[in-house]
Amino acid sequence: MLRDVLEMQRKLQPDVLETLGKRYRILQYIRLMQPIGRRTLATQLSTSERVLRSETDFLKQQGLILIQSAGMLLTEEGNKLLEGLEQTVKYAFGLEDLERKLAGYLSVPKVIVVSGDSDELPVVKKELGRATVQQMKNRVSPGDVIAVAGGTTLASAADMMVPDAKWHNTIFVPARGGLGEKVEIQANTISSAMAMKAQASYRLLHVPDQLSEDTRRSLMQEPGVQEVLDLLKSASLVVHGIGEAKTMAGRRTTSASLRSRLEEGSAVAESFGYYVNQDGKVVHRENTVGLQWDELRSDQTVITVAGGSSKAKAIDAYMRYRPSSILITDEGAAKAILNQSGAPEATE
Amino acid sequence: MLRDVLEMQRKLQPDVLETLGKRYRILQYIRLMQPIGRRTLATQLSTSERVLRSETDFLKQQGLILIQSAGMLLTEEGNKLLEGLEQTVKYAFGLEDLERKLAGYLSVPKVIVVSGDSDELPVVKKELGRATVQQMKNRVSPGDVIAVAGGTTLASAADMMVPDAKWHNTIFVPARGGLGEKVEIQANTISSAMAMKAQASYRLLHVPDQLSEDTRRSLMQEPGVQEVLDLLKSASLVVHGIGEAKTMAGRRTTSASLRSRLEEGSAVAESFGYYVNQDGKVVHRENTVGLQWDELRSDQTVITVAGGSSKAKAIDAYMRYRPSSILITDEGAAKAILNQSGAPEATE
DNA sequence: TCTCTGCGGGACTTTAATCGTCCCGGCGGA
DNA sequence: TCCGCCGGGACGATTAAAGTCCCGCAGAGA
Repeated sequence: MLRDVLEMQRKLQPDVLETLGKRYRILQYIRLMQPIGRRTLATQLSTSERVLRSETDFLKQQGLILIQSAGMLLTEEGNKLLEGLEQTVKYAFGLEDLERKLAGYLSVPKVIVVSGDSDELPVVKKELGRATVQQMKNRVSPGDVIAVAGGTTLASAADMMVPDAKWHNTIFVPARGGLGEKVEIQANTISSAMAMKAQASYRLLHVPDQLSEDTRRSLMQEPGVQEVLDLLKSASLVVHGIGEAKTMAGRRTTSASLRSRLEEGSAVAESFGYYVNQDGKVVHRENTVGLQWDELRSDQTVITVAGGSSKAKAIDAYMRYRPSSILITDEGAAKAILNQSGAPEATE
Repeated sequence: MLRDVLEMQRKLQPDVLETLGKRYRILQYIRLMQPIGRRTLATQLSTSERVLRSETDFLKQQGLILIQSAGMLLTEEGNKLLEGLEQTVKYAFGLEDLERKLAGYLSVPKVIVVSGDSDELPVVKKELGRATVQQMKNRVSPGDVIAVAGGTTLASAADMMVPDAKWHNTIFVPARGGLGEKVEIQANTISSAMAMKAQASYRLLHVPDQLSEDTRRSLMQEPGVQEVLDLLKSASLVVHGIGEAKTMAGRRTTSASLRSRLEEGSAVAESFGYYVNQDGKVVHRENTVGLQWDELRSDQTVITVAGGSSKAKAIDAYMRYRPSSILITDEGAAKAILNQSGAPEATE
């Protein structure tokens, strides 16, 4: 109930909880160290002194703290408020907490965690999609080339795409050729769907898999294909998902020998057609054309999207050893990852 | 539970609920009139088009509305949010609703309603006090003269007074001389207490009641008294409470003949030493020196503070016939007033 | 008793966000 | 076909927030 209201409030005013938490933290610190001076507190909270000052002025006006020459201290009312708001803040910042912990554990610059578990609620996948589109918008500039991989998660991101000035003259390019999957979740389909929804342009990479090596090579020499591959290399934004190795192998037309090879190498994660084991070692690589891991440059933004507690191991295996600028995941996956990592505080 | 959280949130970020309500209203209107254009909606909501535009841009980004060339319409998510937030908003804006209705009914420019009933919870009286101080601060300028009457409500306002630059060189003056009450709630005591808490200066009006007419007249000729009376006339801010006639008569040293006179005239309210009946007619006037009603000028700000459902009739009787710039009351009184006024929608 | 440090708070400048205003091209109904 | 309303872009003005610097004061220590 409270959870729902907070969730809706987050929808209607996203940064409210942020400032709420900021002020809560200030009160917390004051309670902890009272009486404490402005400058000391500012360095403790690693904010500018001026910002903290306007905050404390506000808190004073609300009658929550007293400002004396010896420093600041909580009023009785401030104390009560701090107590009463404890659970609320704990929940409201569970996600931010997860983001911070995950970013540390996986060494990713930025982690976005949406609430829920996409394994349980399909809505959460849409939420992941929306978050993905938003992050893409944050990082893209008009005229950029955007490489998009396949998967069900990215398909929902394509659903959530909306036109925006940011997409002007951008080109959406599939990150890889066909991987023998259903057409709705192929990179070609998704990148073109995104482009159309964004009212941007797109290219297709028509390279079927399961070709003979010779045919494939000659196909790659084709001007149309070559152009797309060049575009792909110039992409400033790469968006991709992560799959569980078993699910992916099942989804694709995979030979029995490959299956056993994956099992032998205990592959857990798949992305871009690469299968990796728990230590991030590549067990197998699908034989398709497109973006290669070792071609990723540091000036490219790589957005990784994957959610659901069932994908926890896959995300962990992939993220710890492969570069990514932004990880977008959900609460279920985030908690599962942190739990299996052995960090006890991740449970609560 | 939810109520508490919202109340605390209001403490930590007062204008949150305001913008929440604004956005909620926008969604409401869109649901009602979809598809609707920006300009049409702006005039409906009587906001600037530009403001509404940034709001709708935001709502669009949050995926709550769709913006098409035909106009704006709700998404499914927006619909759900509107439903889910209904009760929350209803509560959160119960107070604002009351303020608006009261302002209309009593013809007061501004009404502040704090939540709760000071008859039931003593805390609410403090809240009234805080609100009073805040409104005073909004209207005062350094150097102003402030006239303060007596009463328990204003005593709690004095408790809540805090130093501020606004009080520089202000002078607090009691609105009336003694009225035979306990010293803690006399105007003299309260105005001086306020002044000291505000670190401002104050004057006292030492005119005991129950003097012979001759003595009183000669006392008023005294330079010290005369100076205070002159200051009183130059006051730019007048703060006073409203009492129930019966309570006040009981509290003061009142003769039996006066009591019967008040009863005959069916006096319900008392303020400034004036007793008025339900139609605002003056039944009796205490014989003390100080500010008179007919001396109030339109350039003065009159702040009236009174709360508690028991005072509903008194507030009603006073406010409908006497000038006041700001009425500060509580939920209990506000609802009681509107209920007895015969407005059926005030109940819920 | 004197100095010296850290306190709150005032004042001014700079920066960023917001809002007012004006305009354009498109789409649909008359 | 024309006209009115639609969304959306652009730019200057206004205002709020933050950066910066300084001051007087109170209390601890020499």
